[in-house]
Formats: sequence, C-alpha cells, structure tokens
Amino acid sequence: MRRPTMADVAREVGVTAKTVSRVLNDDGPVAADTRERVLAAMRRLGYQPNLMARNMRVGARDAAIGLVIPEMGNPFFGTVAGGIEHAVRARGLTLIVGSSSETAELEQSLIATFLARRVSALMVVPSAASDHRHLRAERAAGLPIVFLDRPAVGMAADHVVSGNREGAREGVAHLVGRGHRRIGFVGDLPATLYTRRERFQGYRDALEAAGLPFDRALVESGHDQEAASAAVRRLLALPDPPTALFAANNFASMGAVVALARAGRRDVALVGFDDLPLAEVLDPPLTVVAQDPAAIGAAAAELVLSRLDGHRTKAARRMHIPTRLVPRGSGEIPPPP
Amino acid sequence: MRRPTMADVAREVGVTAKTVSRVLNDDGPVAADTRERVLAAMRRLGYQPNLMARNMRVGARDAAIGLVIPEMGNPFFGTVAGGIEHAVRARGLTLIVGSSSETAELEQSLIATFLARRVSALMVVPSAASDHRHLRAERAAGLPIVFLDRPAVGMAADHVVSGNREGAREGVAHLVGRGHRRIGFVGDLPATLYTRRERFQGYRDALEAAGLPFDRALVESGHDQEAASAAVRRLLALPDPPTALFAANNFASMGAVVALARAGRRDVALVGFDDLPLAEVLDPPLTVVAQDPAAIGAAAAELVLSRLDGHRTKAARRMHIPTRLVPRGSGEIPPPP
DNA sequence: TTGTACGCGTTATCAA
DNA sequence: TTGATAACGCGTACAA
Repeated sequence: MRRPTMADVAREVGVTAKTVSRVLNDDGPVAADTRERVLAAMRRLGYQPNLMARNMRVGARDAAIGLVIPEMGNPFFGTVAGGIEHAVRARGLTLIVGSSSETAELEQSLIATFLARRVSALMVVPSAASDHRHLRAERAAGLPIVFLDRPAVGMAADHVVSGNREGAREGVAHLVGRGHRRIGFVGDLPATLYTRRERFQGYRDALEAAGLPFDRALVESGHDQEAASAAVRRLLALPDPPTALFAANNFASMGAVVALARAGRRDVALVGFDDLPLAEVLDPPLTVVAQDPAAIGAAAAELVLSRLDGHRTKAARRMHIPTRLVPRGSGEIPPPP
Repeated sequence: MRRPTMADVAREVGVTAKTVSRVLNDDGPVAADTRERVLAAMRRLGYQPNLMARNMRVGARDAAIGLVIPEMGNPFFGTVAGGIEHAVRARGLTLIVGSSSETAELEQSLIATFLARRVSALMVVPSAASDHRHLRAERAAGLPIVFLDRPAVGMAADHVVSGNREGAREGVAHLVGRGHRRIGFVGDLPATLYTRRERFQGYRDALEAAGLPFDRALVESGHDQEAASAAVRRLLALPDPPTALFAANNFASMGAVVALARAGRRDVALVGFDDLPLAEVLDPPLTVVAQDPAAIGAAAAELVLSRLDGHRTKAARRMHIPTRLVPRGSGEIPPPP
C-alpha cells in the first residue's frame, strides 16, 4: 500500500518522472496530450506530491515559519499567530507553532527543533529569562528572525513590539486629566520583564509631565490574577490610598476589576493596559489602552517576508505598533472632592 | 556560507557520514574515541542535523501533526491546540497549525497542504459546510485522523467532542429547578451546525423531562454577538416573554449579557454554554456550563498517539468530554412570583 | 517536446 | 568497529 510517487505516475503514462514534474509545476513545455494523460494518471493513482522531498531538493529550506509563543490559549498570542498565518499563507508558507510556557528551556528546545527542520524563518516571543546570543550565527547566515512583543536579549535583531511606554503614558495621563493625583500602578512579575519596565516608565513619564510626585508605595505587583487582586487590596488599604489605578496588563486588569467589585468600590478609577473581551459589559465598563495583536503579527510577517525577498539589511529593524486609548467609563471616574 | 552536513563533519574527522550518523542516533557500535572526535567536530562546525532529510529518508513521514482550527484568536481553540501540543511534544512531534476561518475551502486547502507534507497525523475541527469523504482513503491507508469539537461529515472517524447534549440538558434543568417554566434558547447559525443541534436537543430533553411545553417562539438565533443581543431583545419583547435564557455558546452568552445589562433587566435568569474569562465579575456573575478545551485536546492527542503506536482498529472511536455546571448567580435568579 | 544524469542530506544494507 | 553503495522523492542542467 505504498503511496504513489512521480515515478509511479510516470510509469503509468509511459514517460519520465521529469515530465510529470513539468506538468505539476507548469515548468517547461509539455505536449497538451501528454499533459492530459499525466493528469489523468495522477487522479487515477491518487497521487499527491511530496512537499518534504520538494522542499529538500529546491531550497534545502522548509516552506514553513517557526513561531514560538508563551501560551496558545492566551487570546493575545493566538491573535498574533493568526495575523502571521494570514499574512504568510499567500506565499505558500505554513506555520509551525510551539508554546514555551514562558520558560527559557522550552523556548530553546523549540527553536532547536525549528532550526533542525530548516524553517524558512523564525519568529519568537522571548520568555522572561532567555538569552538569544546563540542565534546570532543563524541571523548572520541569513535566516530571517523576528522577535515579537519583546526584544531579543543579547543580540541585535528585528522586532515588533507595542508602543508600551507611550501607551502607558497616555493611559495614566488620561487619569491625571480627570484630576487624579494619587495613581496606583499594578504590574506583573518579575519587574525586570521588558513590557513591565516599559509600561512602568510610561507611568512615571506621565506623572513627571504633570508635575506629580512619584510614590513608591503606590507601586504593587503580582504574577497572576489572584496576586493582582491582593495587590489592589493592599493599595486600597494604604493610609493615603490612590484614587485611581493603572493595571499594566490584562490579568492585572482582571484582578483589579475583581478586587474593586468585591470591595464594592465604584469610586476608584481604573485604566487597564490590553483590551479584554467583555470590557464593555463590566460595571463600570473598563477603560483600556488597547493593543493590536493582529497588527503585530502582520507587521512581523511583513518584516520576515521582505527579508525572504532578499532585503538583507544587516541593521535590525524595529517597529512599534501604536496602542489606542478606549474610554468606556472606569477611567473617567473623577477623584472624590 | 553553506550549512555543514554530515559529510562535512565526517571529512573533518576522517570517517564516513554513516559513522557520524551512528554517533548521532546512538545506532550501532562506535569506538569511544571516534565518538568523541565526531562530537567535537560537530561542535566545532556548529553542525545541526537536518530533520527534513531524516524524515524523508526514514519514514517518508514528517514528524509533525497537522491541526486545522477555525480561528487561532479564539481562546477555546487556542486552549485545545495547547492541550494537543503539550501531549505530543514528549513524542518528539511538532504541531503545524492552520486556521480555516470556518470556511470549507480553506479547510480543504490546509488539509491538502498537510497531506502533501506527509504529516504523521491529522486533527481537524470541521467547518460548517465541509465534507470529508475524500479523507476516507487516507484513513484506510493508516493515517491517524481525529476530528475535534464536531464530528466528520461523510465518513466514520475518530472524534472528540464535548458532552453538548447532556451539558445543555443540565444547564436548562438547572433553570427548571429554580422554578422557571418559560426558558428562551439563543443559538448560533446556521441551525444545522452540529453543536447547535446537540445543544438544542439537550434543551428540549430538559423541557420534556420536566413536562414543560416546547414553544417555538422562545427559540432565537444569531450568528455573532450583536445578532445574539438582538435575538434576546426580541425574546424579551414577546407578549409572554421568557423568565430565563439559555445561551448556547459563548458569543450568544456575551450578547445576552450585553442585552440584559443595557435593558437593565436583573430579573431574567441566564445560563451560558461555554465559560468566559470574566464570568465571575459580571453583574450578576454568569452561571455557565463549562467545557474543558484542554481535556479535549489531550484526549484527541491520546487517540492519535495510540493509533501511531499501532493500535489500528478499523472502528471509529468516539469520546465525549463531560461539561461542568458552574453556578455563579445569573442562573439562580428565580422567576417572578 | 522529452529524457539522462546527478544531487539535496540522511539512513539501510551488507560487506569488510 | 567502520565503509561503500544505494535509496527516499523530487528538481536542475543539459543533452537529444
């Protein structure tokens, strides 16, 4: 029950494999008659070309792009992946995905697998503790590599990230504009994470631009939704508590929403970084600084495709995808008089 | 700047490619000394084995699993994919993913690509209008094929689905148990969708078990969140409106939540099928029949792996992953006296 | 318009 | 313990 090959089709028709190949790829001249007979034989035998063999012969490159994301169930990264797939499909490239669970070990192991497969390009969302020095040789050898959401560590490479700092500044400035002077910051851990650092800088930028003092007591962190909830409770229990909160990522937002709802506090303003599905039906509806994951994926795909097209600049190209402030209610709550 | 091959390593050491291969795969006897020198040369040259060539030579099968899902950004399918990847990674299999945008054309084209790549197995979430007759030959030839979330059309094949009918029955029975006698059904379109049909059957089962009449006027549909909202508004505007609603999928739930919130109706009970991220902080918190997407992915992966291990039953194996009723508030609202 | 010879990078087979 | 040779399925270069 072997699968038919070009040779089988060729034998059936009484020609050479090369002729079958010509028909398949519309390459070179083939007599209309021969062509018909080859196509008929293909159908009769149920022939399917072997992409593996083709890839190997033609470019010594797999017509696939390797993508490493932290977690597939996370709609942010899922949407990024969708944006990439959509953009590369037209080029006949398929997407190979692996999730790193935010660990450097899995990330490395996935990258190694992709390299072994000879993928045409590599796209990576770096996990917290990873280092990418070992990829410098690959990049130098011409393999397109793009980092997503966070920059590479230990090497200069293309990347596409959100306008984290600007977005956070805008979100916090929005609160300042409503009259808030004590604004809490709820971030993730570790505090060395790129996105966390950038958004924290944006927070400080906004305070400074408004001439407001920075109070370390107003900065809290948590590594998941529960911890973020607890962080918010601590902030609200301060002697001189904040009148507004800035949640620096989506689970911090969720944690803040839950903490405020449980405490029955409808007087505390809240702006979250990254949009949430049901944000508009929350009570109050959640004001966010929305990211654009599909655009991040599409931009990264374009970077990769242009490199594949021979655009071999040595310089790393870096893109910031702008965020968008979406006022819905929670961010417009004024401070108490 | 060519990438080093086995032959390069072999030349460097003064042996044959086959010896290098033996070292790489721990296959056959190699002198400890030779072994060391080969390993050293590999490191020196930065050799990386070419998986494409290996796959082609060894099994004519790609060490990858092809997965077709409707949409990557949807956390339900993202989590399913994560469950699969987690389960197959230990076997050295990687995951190739494509999204069909719920169209039969893209689904077919993705499947064709995967078959051309000679993937080791195929996992498919069928889109609404697709037909899988053409896969019968593949299945007969021994390719493991598993359908997810919805069964195949036109062929008998393994599948893993949620306990849609039982879950819906339990959700509706929950409302009946609270005293509701007029319960609206909000489903998706087209009404011929497998999941829609099953959940509708569960709805009718629960009514029948309680001796309640079925009223066609209480059944409404919509193909997205907005349409579901409109459907709910129509139900509430009936002369004899429902006192409770059953939303048969997640966007129907969201639509219902929005519609009820906008209408200020806190007296209408609501149970949704499929859980939502912020369900517990909604007002009222949303009672749901939760599915277990990670378990669906894991179960499907196990089916595939057992087939790969030679378990070649001709009979299709079908699994139902049970749902779980999560009472949070919205489903416990009693009918008006 | 078609065929021949060879190579992609690896492993299987059998002999040395 | 190692090597020589062939093979996987396909495309390239060139000849016929």
